[in-house]
Amino acid sequence: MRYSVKQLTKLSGVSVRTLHWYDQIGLLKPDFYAVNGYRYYAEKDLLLLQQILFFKELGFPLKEIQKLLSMDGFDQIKALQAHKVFLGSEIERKNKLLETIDKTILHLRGTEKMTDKELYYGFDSDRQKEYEQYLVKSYGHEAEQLLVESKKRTAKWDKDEWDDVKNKGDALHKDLAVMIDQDLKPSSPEVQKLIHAHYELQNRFYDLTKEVYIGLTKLYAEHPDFRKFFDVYHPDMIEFIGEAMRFYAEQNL
Amino acid sequence: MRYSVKQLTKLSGVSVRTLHWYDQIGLLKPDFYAVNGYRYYAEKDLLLLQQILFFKELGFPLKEIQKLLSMDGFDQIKALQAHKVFLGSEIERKNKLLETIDKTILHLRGTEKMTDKELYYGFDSDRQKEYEQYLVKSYGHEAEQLLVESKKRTAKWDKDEWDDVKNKGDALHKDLAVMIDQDLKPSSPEVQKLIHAHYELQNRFYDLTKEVYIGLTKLYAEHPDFRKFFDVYHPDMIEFIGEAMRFYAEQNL
DNA sequence: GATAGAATATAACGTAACGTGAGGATCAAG
DNA sequence: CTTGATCCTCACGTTACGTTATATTCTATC
Repeated sequence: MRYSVKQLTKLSGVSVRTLHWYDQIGLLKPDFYAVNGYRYYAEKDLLLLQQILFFKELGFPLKEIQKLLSMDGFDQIKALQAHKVFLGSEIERKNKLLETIDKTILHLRGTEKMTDKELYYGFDSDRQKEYEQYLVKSYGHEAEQLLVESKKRTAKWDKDEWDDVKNKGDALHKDLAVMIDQDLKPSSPEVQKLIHAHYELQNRFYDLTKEVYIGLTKLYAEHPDFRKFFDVYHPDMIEFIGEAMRFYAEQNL
Repeated sequence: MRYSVKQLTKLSGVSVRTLHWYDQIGLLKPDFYAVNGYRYYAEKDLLLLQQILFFKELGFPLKEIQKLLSMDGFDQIKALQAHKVFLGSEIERKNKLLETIDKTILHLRGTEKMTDKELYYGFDSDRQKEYEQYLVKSYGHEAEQLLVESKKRTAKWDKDEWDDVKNKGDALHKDLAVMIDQDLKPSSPEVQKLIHAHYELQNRFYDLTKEVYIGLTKLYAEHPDFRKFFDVYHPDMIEFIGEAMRFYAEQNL
């Protein structure tokens, strides 16, 4: 049985150009050339081509494949093991790149909106007063008590303590944003671990009961400034953290 | 402050050719050209170059980088997220290749040595007799009893049962070889799970006590035919399986 | 001011593995 | 004999530069 170029392409899936190329570089010569110049391949050439394609699949360059095909099994094994190391390092490198991208996204989201909109949760006294009014209007007396409690506590804080809360909150929200990008669910253990930290952090402001913690999610959802704040970290952050907090409250409080 | 090409290469680590190239494709034009044609760069160009190099690090082609640099943060984030997906699929693909290589190595080791040296443990009656003589010489009466026991049992076996033992043993040794390549320790749970299967398999030949099982490792180590047999699977197999078996015996028997 | 050495320039080829035509034979079928 | 399929040989385009080759120009030293 002899195969024309076209037939071989159908059997192997490669293009005519590729066969020409392999002929040219001496990787796969046809069985013979007809008088008209046409290339004709034999059965063994088909098998050889499949070998070539296999090594190509594994990422070997054609020159390496040339050598590989003339090696015995022992040396092929050595080459394959070396290639494993190579692939391994590429995987490692790419994983690092993924991390770098995550950080960069956070950085972009952060610097973009944060600096030029200079919005920072809870540390702007004018805004603070707005929230308080909103809270009292919406939740009445209970909310007022929470605020009084919060003020009493934070009044004793120095700059370091404020910074600490701010930094921890910031790191926490950034980590949450990464998890959103990773398609983790609000109820997943990784997220819940962060929400636990969030709960502890918020506890430094008020005494958080289950109801109050769930109430916080409502405040977040209803007041546009909170949406803006959370959008800084991730467009889906506000819904995500709300769900995660409600789940946390139901399970643990 | 203005930088000549050389100065910029020192600051950024790229080659002069690269700067020429970036100039040519319009990715990074110098601040101005002097009358003699020399390129001079400004501070902002250095910063831009660093941006370019950063995206290049992440694996973006230069044309993409051109676009990226003219985008706002929002679109850059989208591009980065798309790139994450891309990197992820590459990682996945390469992991599959690693598996394929493992299988291929086993296949090569198998067909190469196994077929043309036609060595198969326990199924060649001439060799079998050699081992028996060796065992009796080395371990005396106890070994002889084991052999008698083994013969009694296997005498009742039909071809299917022999094939079953052979196939399971073969699969097991191949799996062990993969684990060696993965640098797993003989005492690791994955390996020990396989060794457990090995123990059960050997139990079909003799009643394996702790001492006998450990004794087997000595037989493996001392008789060159066993070394050859195990080498078929992996050059380090004999030491590896020996350690794993001794660990297994100490822990479980 | 001559000269050497460093820095600069442009231009062009090489790289890997083909894709994509251009332009021209050859073959089988109607 | 014409059409359409298949075949051939150039030869350029692709990516991101590395690597000469050849020619200027700047800077320092004698």
